[in-house]
Amino acid sequence: MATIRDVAKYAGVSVGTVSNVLNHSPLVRPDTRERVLAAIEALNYHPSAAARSLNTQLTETIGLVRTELRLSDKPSEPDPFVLDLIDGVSTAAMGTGIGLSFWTIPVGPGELKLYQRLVRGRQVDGLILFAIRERDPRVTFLKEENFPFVVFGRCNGDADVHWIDVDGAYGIEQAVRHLAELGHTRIGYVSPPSEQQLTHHRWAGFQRGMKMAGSAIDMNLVVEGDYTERSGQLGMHYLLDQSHPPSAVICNNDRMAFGAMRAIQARGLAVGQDISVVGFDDISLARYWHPPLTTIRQPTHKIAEMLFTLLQSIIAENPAEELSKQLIKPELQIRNSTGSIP
Amino acid sequence: MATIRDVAKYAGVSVGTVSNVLNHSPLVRPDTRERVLAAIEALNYHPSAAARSLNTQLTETIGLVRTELRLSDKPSEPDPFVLDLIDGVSTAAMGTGIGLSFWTIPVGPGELKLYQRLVRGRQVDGLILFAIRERDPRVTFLKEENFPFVVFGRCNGDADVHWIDVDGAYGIEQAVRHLAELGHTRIGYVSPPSEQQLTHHRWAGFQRGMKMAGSAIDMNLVVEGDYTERSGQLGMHYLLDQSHPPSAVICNNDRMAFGAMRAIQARGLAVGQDISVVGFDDISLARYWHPPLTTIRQPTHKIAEMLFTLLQSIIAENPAEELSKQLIKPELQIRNSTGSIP
DNA sequence: TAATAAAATTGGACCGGTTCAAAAGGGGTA
DNA sequence: TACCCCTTTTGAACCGGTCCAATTTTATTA
Repeated sequence: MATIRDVAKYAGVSVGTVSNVLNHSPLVRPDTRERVLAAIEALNYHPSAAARSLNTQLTETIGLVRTELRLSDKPSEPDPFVLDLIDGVSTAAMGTGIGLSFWTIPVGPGELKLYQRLVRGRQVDGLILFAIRERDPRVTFLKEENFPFVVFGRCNGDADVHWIDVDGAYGIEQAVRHLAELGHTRIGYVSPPSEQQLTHHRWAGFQRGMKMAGSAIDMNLVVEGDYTERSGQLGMHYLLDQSHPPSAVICNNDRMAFGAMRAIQARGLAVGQDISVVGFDDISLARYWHPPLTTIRQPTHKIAEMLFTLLQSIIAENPAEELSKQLIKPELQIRNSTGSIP
Repeated sequence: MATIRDVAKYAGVSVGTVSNVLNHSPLVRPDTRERVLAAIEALNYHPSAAARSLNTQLTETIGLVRTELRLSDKPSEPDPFVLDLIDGVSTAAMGTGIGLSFWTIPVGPGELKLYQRLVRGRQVDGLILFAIRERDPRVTFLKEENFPFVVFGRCNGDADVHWIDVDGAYGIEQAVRHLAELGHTRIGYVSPPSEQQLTHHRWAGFQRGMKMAGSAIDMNLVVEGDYTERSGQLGMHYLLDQSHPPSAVICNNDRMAFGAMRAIQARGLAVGQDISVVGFDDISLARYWHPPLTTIRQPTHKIAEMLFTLLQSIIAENPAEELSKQLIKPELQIRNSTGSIP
């Protein structure tokens, strides 16, 4: 495999000059540059990423961390929303030459070990974190290390943490308003896991929405899910078993909404007629569901691109403040899983 | 940031000894090892990935390449099946310390440039390729370079290419048999893009199945799709517009099957009663569809794990031949989108 | 106790780039 | 022609590890 010294010899120049050509330094005389480029071509030379990052301290790679809850011993089903985000970041990175490292890291004691390795071993130039928890130890750690990172989800306590979030409270509020306009007053709520940071915002939105609609929250109609279809299904069955079941339910992601719809249909009830269902995320299959799901849409691609761009700017030590701490307004997509009260 | 020399000084040993401790060499006396480990702990030292890979020529990272067809100027929708595979590989890699680099590379002239950078720049130790095309230039290139890689999809021409594939012909054949048993003789077929390598195998399976069922193939009932819902929808409309429309249709992935179902339902026909639909992949949402989709299941997690393990063995220059060139039998999942002929 | 073998440790060369102070080259002017 | 200044080019030090031949320490044997 050709090295920079081979190229230098072949072109009859010094390694310094070849390096300058590689880094587009304006110091090189045009004809010299041509000669070097010809040598690079002739030897099919490509610089070693490792050697380069050894001096620059940059890897040209950013890391995405997907957490694995590991509720059971078998791996959990992948969440399409997270995968879509990853897809979006990958698309944003395409053509920039920036690589994407993708890690699945189980939550739990000792999880920081892995982040340490990534950070102190300089395996990536920066990190994007999803599924932020309340007082997330990863945020504390990365801040301490002064390592470039961005978070999808709010970190209000920390003024110097860069994050981008969707205004979940607003989204839920819109959903409640929509249901209230259809005449619903008994509205069920399938919450995200309580340790998630977004759970509180969403709940505040629910409270606000219900207050504005003039409806009372019945705590018997509130269950906590874990983002899986199964938990949505179980949660819905629980709600339907109440003495005064709800006429509508808001699920905090689409997968749980799908599960809820199954539960409803399993009892011979019609979704959108007997019981209305609202989801959250608008994953690509939501609109193809039967009936198509009314859901609060998160603009995945936009978010992914913003996260990527923001992180890039932080790595370049010139944070794009206009992107940081942005609350993106989600949009309610009204489809057929919601209807007026029978 | 502490370096290996700092650790050596702190522990009162030489760098060589520290390196030996890091690499679990048995040469180090236990008490020396303890001293070094204590120093590592005290200084919170983590070895630099770049420096290490500069000598070992290994990055401890493997690359996954997802191709982007770029039919339009806006990015195409991510395919859940591919994302599930990526998820599976990531899960397989979890805990091994191996990183995953994820690249989206557009198909087209000049695509090899990017692979060259990955390979000759030693950005990854090996590659996993999906969506193999007939005479795929990437395979040729990687073989020439003698670079470790595995392919999801057959590469029969090349004895020394390691691949793992699903027996698509068998799968399609099972689907045809299932439909034939339900009394269907006019079976439509929505093909994968023709340049894909798997297209031929699947078609052979269709021919074989139809022959065994004693039915003739009507080429008016065959359309080519591009894996998107939309192409399934358009294809189905086309089939239904024929003078003798089919009573059943096999779609070569679930997304196209979903599209086909929409087209059928849009015409007021009932899927599974008026027209039967079979998909391919069994992505996680297929069984939640309405009606639940009969589909040929690819065991994503198993495939992903095999690909990962096989690639690891190739990188270690000790190929797990028993994993290579394996044809995995897919399994028909019979649900409600297929039924006997009316 | 000396000689010898085995175990543990050392330290410098090396991986392949970047960086920058110093040297060389080129052109203009007196 | 000599001198000066600006543009290019050079090459050695450095990034932070691994590797291994040489050396030192420890254990074994005569």
